[in-house]
Amino acid sequence: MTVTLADVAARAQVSPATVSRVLNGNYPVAASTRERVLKAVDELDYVLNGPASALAAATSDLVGILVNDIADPFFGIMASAIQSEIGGPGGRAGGERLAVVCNTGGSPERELTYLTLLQRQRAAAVVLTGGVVEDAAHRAAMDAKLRKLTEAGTRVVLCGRPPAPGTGAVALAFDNRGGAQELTEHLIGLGHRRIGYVAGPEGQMTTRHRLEGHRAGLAAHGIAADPRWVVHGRYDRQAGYEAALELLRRDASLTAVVAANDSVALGVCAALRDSGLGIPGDVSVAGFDDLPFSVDAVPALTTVRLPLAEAGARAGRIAMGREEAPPGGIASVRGELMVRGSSGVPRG
Amino acid sequence: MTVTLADVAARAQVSPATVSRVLNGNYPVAASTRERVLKAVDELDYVLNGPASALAAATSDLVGILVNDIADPFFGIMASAIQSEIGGPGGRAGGERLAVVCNTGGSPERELTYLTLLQRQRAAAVVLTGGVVEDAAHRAAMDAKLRKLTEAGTRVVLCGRPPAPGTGAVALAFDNRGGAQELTEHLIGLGHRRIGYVAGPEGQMTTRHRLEGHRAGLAAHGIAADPRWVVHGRYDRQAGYEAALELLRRDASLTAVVAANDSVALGVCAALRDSGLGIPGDVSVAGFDDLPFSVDAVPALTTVRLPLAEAGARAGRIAMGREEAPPGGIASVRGELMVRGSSGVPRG
DNA sequence: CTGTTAGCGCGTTCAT
DNA sequence: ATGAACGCGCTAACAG
Repeated sequence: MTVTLADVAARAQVSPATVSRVLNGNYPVAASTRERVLKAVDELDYVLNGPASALAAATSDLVGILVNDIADPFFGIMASAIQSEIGGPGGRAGGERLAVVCNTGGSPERELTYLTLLQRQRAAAVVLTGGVVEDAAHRAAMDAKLRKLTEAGTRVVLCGRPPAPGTGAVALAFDNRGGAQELTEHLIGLGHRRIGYVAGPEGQMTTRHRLEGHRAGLAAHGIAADPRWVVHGRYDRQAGYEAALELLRRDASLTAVVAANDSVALGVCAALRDSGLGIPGDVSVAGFDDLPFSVDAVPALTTVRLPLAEAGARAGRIAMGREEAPPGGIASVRGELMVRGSSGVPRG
Repeated sequence: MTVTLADVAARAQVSPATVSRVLNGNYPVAASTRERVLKAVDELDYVLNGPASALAAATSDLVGILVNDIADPFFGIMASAIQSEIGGPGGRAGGERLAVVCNTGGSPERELTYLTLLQRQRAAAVVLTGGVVEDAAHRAAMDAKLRKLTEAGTRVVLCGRPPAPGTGAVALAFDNRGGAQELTEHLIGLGHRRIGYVAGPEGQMTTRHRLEGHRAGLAAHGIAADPRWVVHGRYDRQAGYEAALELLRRDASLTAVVAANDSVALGVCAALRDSGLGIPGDVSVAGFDDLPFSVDAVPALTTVRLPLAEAGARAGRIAMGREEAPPGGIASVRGELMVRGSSGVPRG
């Protein structure tokens, strides 16, 4: 039915072994026979059987990329960058590697499931992005799985994700805390003293780090953190909208609102507008991440730019073994404060 | 080294075949032995070897999803929906299917490469999204590849992509032409007569269909299409910005600008604002797709909503054989006109 | 319901 | 530089 390596061998008048060698290009083969084989491959329209190849070689050309939400540009940009370093020549048989993006939906269970699936496929490497849930059981399970993967020879890279010590995984972690602190200090520098904060979901490390950075910023300037000024919600626009209304209800004297990320910030802006408040005239707003749409918001959003594409590309290269891992297997990736129109001096 | 099915069989005191049956759950197995096997699997921490399984069964649990640009929410939303129907129980061994998203970057060559890779892996199904290049050679090559895939038993679904007759692929095509016409007629209904159009890249079918719809709208109301009113560019914000400036330069009397998609429309809005023009006071603007950010633009964007998530989910189900293909293997998916703040009556 | 027997298609020793 | 033979780990008949 389907044409196999043996068919090609027969057509090229060589042994199957020789065809294999030509295809993998690892062994010396006479130029003349190589051409004959390639010609036969072409004529027969032969395509290598991946599973058989992977079975015999005990490894595959698959590289997994795990993301929380593929519909979110935050992850899309990273995935795209990772993948751009993984695709292209360099795979085993026939050249290309297959970068596969897996959408976990932020569920720890699905994350584990995907890792198992990748493990099954004998993936060459796995890059995990996104935050991590602060649940001891899940972390332990994840770490065990990661360790098993690295032990089996799969390269594991954490991109924009906290390190997993003892697993053999390389980590490129975002400095969420530092970025958040810098952002809050920027607002304080403008004169703000009553600053609301729309945090992400509780129980996530990213949420906690950004909030901690915010509080550190306040503390550094001797501002007492009023618990009423913090609201938790999802990392999306809708949550930001609702949270902003709630903040206003709790304390209408706030002069600035910091959001956990840019999408949330957009929701905050919408809520403020709908409440008849000007930005930044009445209330300043700031986000985090600097996604492409943030510069297009009206007014443009003050935020912390995370080098998503750069970090992704680096993670991809490390996963491919084309770049050395950072010392200790851990690197911190800093964000950059982007001051734009949505932040200004406080009213009054 | 690694634990195999045989190890599990030995531990559970059954034959390898029985273990396989338990894992695949396709054959009747006594409850008691099933439990014994499951226990052994757990104790040994066994993970199925995907390649070996795929080799023996001549098919794998891989499902490929091809997208033009994973960083673009347009594709992210579709991919997410497709994947949500593919993941979950229902795969062969052990339950889950592995949905893999492949980023083609809009390059026909990469598209073909990925299809070959997927073919190698004996993918169970492939869903292709995005537009198609109007190049005869590439289309022929694509069609040949698609035919080979379907002939090999891989289910192929085109989601938001024109049909590929004779390939056996099921197509869910967006009605770009109809949506574009409706949008333009909406503007005409408001009183606009001088309407600029920022088209996508030439040589793409999506670009052509949307432009044709726009022209059909003009024609339906007896408006002569001035060639100066159309500018081509990429499907991104930057291109929209530049194109809007160019349109204004060519004819400052335009009262409305229709963009090829929402990202382009955002660029158009930015250019108009930077030129001191009000929206819709001076110039009305409209987009296409209705991506999540469009409702957040200021003013909110009038556009044509494409049911990305719905179409993706349906494509996913068809790919899984959980929903019947439409009659003739082709369905047209209509968009819905969303009238919002960016379109109004013409000035003067 | 379960065990036995053959391959699936390829990579990789060993020879030559 | 090339060929022959074996086995990777699993599934799918076929028995019983």
